[in-house]
Amino acid sequence: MSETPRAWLVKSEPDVFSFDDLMRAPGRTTRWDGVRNYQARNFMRDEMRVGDVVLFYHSNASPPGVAGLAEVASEPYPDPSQFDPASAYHDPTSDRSSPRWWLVDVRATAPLPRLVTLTDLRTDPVIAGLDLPLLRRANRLSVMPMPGAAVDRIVVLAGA
DNA sequence: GCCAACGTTGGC
DNA sequence: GCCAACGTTGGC
Repeated sequence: MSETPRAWLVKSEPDVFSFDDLMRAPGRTTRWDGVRNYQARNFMRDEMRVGDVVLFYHSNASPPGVAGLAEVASEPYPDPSQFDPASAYHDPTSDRSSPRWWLVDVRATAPLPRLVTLTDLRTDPVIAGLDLPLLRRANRLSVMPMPGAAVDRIVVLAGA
């Protein structure tokens, strides 16, 4: 049996860090740092592996939606910002010998030909059958799993 | 800017 | 362990 590659969705506010910003980053890669939610951390620390597909979602945007495709570009490792007193993500209670917060690197693969908006997702019959965590009420998770079928469908909806 | 929903904190 | 208060998220 071959292992099905996992797929994920990560959120970013485009005013802070957009998919275009990731495309322009050195190596089109960035540390997905600053995640301070245990469930999101667990996905990164325990389940993400190099090569997993990542959908890059623009939250707090007009309109919100999936802007591009990326991939997991590193194994999980401790988020350095938790130990940096100058960082907004500094966590003085995290122990270096047992770091609390973990992350992976994320590398841009390709922009989608057009943004697949939250409305697109909510109104698509194929997506509707998939019960995406993203579409649940008041969902606030910043890193979440996505079924492969949803990734395929989003690429279709983007007109690729 | 508003506000509902949610996670975290801390007093008890 | 309970739960009220608080801060944050994120769509609108």
